[in-house]
Amino acid sequence: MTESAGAAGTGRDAEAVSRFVESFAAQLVEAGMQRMAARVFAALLASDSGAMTSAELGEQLQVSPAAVSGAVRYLAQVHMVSREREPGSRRERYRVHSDQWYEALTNRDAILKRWEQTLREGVDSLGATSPGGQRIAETLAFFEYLEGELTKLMDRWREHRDKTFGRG
Amino acid sequence: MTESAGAAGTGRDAEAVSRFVESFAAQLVEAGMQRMAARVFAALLASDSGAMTSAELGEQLQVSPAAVSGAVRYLAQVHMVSREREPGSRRERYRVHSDQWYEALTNRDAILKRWEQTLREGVDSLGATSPGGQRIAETLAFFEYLEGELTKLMDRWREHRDKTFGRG
DNA sequence: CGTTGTCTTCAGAAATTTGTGAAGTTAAGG
DNA sequence: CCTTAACTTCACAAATTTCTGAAGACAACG
Repeated sequence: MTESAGAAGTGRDAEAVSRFVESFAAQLVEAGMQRMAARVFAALLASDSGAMTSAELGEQLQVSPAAVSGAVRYLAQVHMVSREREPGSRRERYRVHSDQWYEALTNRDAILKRWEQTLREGVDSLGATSPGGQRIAETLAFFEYLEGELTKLMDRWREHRDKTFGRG
Repeated sequence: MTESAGAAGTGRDAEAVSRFVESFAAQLVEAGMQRMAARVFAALLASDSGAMTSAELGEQLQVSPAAVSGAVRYLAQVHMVSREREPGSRRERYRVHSDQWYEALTNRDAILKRWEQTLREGVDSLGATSPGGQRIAETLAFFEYLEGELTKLMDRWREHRDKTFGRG
């Protein structure tokens, strides 16, 4: 864990940070996230304070302000970062929360709801007694079950986390 | 639920089926799945027997055999369909199982494992005591917790499903 | 062992997505 | 108010993804 050239005095090994950011982002991309959004999110996750300005992000990731803007808009929409206006400044900071994954999963819940609606319509229009309708109904039942269980699971996680990491 | 022209005698409203297939596929695409894979999967889900041949899929979705081939290869890789050789024929059938989502989630588990590995490396190289390292460690803890809970959740689902739908 | 039906692979065309530079908008600070 | 820093929007270029037609491979059937 020695510091690479260029990171002198920062207390952080910029190269190690970048390596982590790029590998984790790549995996998020593989899972379906937009590339730039994934890179921004990973950079925030690895940052000291959990928050960075547009300029900082642009410099670390070597991209234009426009790219940062687009990525941040997406991440805010899916509740994976929040925006903060620095009081007495025209800069904005983008932040990951410690209960970030709680937020993200909660949002996932809304998506599940839309899926369920589509599945319900499918059951209706194919007929609940047709073989296809039955298969879709079982899928629907699974999602409904999952939705309820995920809520409980997240509650348990928060409790578990507080015990493990202290109120954070 | 009247039959549209062209579906006469099939006992299925082709237009209604297609409408469901395309809406559900669109939502899967939104969630990150490849378009053609999503359409094939939705078509199988809505089919009578839960299985279709390449030719049937090509005709219903109006795409080439090559496109079906690519989609099916992907779906098989992520365990969302299985392939069956029809005995005494050179045709293959592609099938969705009733415990399809169990399979899919189990596969998701493998992805989680890879994420965890990357996060562990991140904690190591940033240092477990650095602020960024701590944040990543908390993310790692969440995924580890999630992994264990998902396993239990899926077991409970199977039990719940058997009670609700009878042994499937 | 040749014929034929079925699936796969591959090169390339088409469509989509992604990121940039430049112009536009907003609000802080003088 | 005027200036200016910071973010956003937009049109376009580049890269990537997706699908097709054609050729190839494989296995069933005669």
